[in-house]
Amino acid sequence: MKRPIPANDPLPALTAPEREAFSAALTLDRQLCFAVHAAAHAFQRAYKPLLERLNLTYPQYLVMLLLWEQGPMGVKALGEALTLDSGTLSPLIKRLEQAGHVERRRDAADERQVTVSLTPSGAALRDEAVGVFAAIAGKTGCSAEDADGLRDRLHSLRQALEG
Amino acid sequence: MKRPIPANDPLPALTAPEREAFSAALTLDRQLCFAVHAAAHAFQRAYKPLLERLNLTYPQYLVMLLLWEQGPMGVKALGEALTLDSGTLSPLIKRLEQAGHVERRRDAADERQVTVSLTPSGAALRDEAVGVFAAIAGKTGCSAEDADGLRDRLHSLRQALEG
DNA sequence: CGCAACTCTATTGCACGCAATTAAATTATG
DNA sequence: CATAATTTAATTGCGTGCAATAGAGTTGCG
Repeated sequence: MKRPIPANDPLPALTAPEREAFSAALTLDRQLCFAVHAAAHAFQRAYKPLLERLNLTYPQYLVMLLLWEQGPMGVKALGEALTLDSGTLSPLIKRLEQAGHVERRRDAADERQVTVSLTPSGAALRDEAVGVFAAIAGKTGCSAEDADGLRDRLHSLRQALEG
Repeated sequence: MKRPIPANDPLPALTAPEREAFSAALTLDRQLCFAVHAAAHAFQRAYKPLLERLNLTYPQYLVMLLLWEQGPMGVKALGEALTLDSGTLSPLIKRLEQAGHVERRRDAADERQVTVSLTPSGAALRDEAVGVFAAIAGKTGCSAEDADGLRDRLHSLRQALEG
């Protein structure tokens, strides 16, 4: 039983007018959650053909972003940064290793931990990734300021949903 | 060969200062794509415990939203609205059918098409979904106006990425 | 009519994403 | 010191998401 709370508490009660308003807004196109969901998938689809040249999937690219920035990291730290657990990361990292992008080694001091580090060819991929990012940034049509503003709003939204 | 274009064209060339700017921004936390990705996952995680009571997963909930709003729909129309193909929808709809939420039947006029329609219990789920949506909307901390503004910006972003 | 091209859904194979469990290593506790 | 509790990764099972393919049905064109 590791799950925080199954949240079986009753939902907040609604007045009749509240219920009416929420009911009217319960449409796919009006849902913020779907707009976020669809935008995330649009990003993934836009990245996919470009990342194929680097022999990376989109989630693998996110892991590489962290490694390019931070250097060698443990699986736990990667999981916290990406909100992913070992059930997702373990096989993903093995594929990155098979592709020759990263290496895994057990920490000598604490053998439970696995440190993931870039191979030279994995580190070299960053130069190509800069071009891929520039291409996507161009496609969004957003100025850097717009993108930063939207990013910060989404960050706040995420914080609120996780709280 | 159904894929539109493998996009093997060369990426746009960058001047040295451009490359410098994009390189500096190539960080997980500064990426708009990751902010969108993380917010989408935060929504899914927030919805999950609430949707469990309705015996729905989040993607199944999106299908139900369409059916509640539009009535019986074909698999193709569902796929276009959600940007999903039959490889995802066919098994998903079968699970909805097994759960007793929907029915599938071949169209009499065109036997290639499958029409998905709500069962009475599936239609009745909408009342509970209103409460779930209200709970999530409360959790976001966004006013309806804020949510609508953010939703529209994300819609534009999606359009740009798909164009 | 007859055959080719097209449409629509289903299936297969692979890569996430996550809950639950397992196994190994480390730390805390008596 | 020995054992229990905790930490960390890996594994298993299920539900997407998508490319590629298959297969049945329909349409177009001579």
